[in-house]
Amino acid sequence: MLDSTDLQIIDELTKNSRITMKELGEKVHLTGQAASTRVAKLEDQGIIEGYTINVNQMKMGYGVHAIIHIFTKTTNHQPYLSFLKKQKDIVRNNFKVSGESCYLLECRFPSNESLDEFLTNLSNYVSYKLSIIINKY
Amino acid sequence: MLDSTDLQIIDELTKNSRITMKELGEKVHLTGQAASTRVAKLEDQGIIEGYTINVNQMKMGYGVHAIIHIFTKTTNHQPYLSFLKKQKDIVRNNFKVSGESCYLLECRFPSNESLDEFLTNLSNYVSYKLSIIINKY
DNA sequence: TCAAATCCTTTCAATAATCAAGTGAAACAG
DNA sequence: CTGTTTCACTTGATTATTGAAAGGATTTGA
Repeated sequence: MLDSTDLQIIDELTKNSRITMKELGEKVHLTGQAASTRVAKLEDQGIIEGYTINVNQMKMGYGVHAIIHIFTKTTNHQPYLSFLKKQKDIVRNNFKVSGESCYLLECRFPSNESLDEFLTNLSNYVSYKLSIIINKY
Repeated sequence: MLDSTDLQIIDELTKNSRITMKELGEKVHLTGQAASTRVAKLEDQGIIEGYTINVNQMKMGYGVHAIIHIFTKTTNHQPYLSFLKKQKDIVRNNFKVSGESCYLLECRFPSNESLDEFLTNLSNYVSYKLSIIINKY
């Protein structure tokens, strides 16, 4: 299904998705057109889902990064999930997980104050444990 | 520092980073050249860190997604960190966190078998608790 | 052996990016 | 009030890329 050239293409586009097809072709030893058709095929197959940018969240004013372990009190999760929908600027991921907690919630905050405010509201819906991300390795 | 046009540009590039500067300009009511210089400035400022793709990990054969809570037994974390370096295909993020655990390790595996193997090796370095990601909301 | 399919290259017209020059508005000193 | 500087943007010419069409090489199967 995927040969090594496809994997190389995915690798190169992961590093820089704004590369020209001509350059991409040179990197994987194809013409620009051949590279282009391969990329189109990867899109059609749903392997490449989209093109995006990495934004420096610190510089965007979201310096506080937290993972919040969610323990739902009740069997009905809907109030919690509805609450999250209203916090789209803050919520980056909400994973339903097996293990001790019910969800792992990844969030970004401008400050500890806004984190505090969020947690205050959050506690109306669920119990939680907080992990603040200090660094990335 | 950033006006609403810059935010719009970041928003559009987040949705589709391969858009032409001409199209991007149309979306934010600028010429392609003006959009292009703004994007260059955002890159220089380090706000746009890079251009990348979203890859369907399921289709790439990494269907098992896990968050592993790491509890280091010893004060020297280096053996653990060195171990991770050898597992670049599997490890997606390793966050040093405050809270109960020392690190939150995000990984992708092709199968439960490979997860099992990884955990077996991991237990030589640290204690852990496993959360398997079931879904994303 | 032939036909179809796949994957690639070449060529060329259409389109986009880039560079240089120029416009107009705002800020500011004389 | 005037002249100068700066900034962000536009315009126009040049260069580069993209996309479509045609064709070549290789593989597959009847």
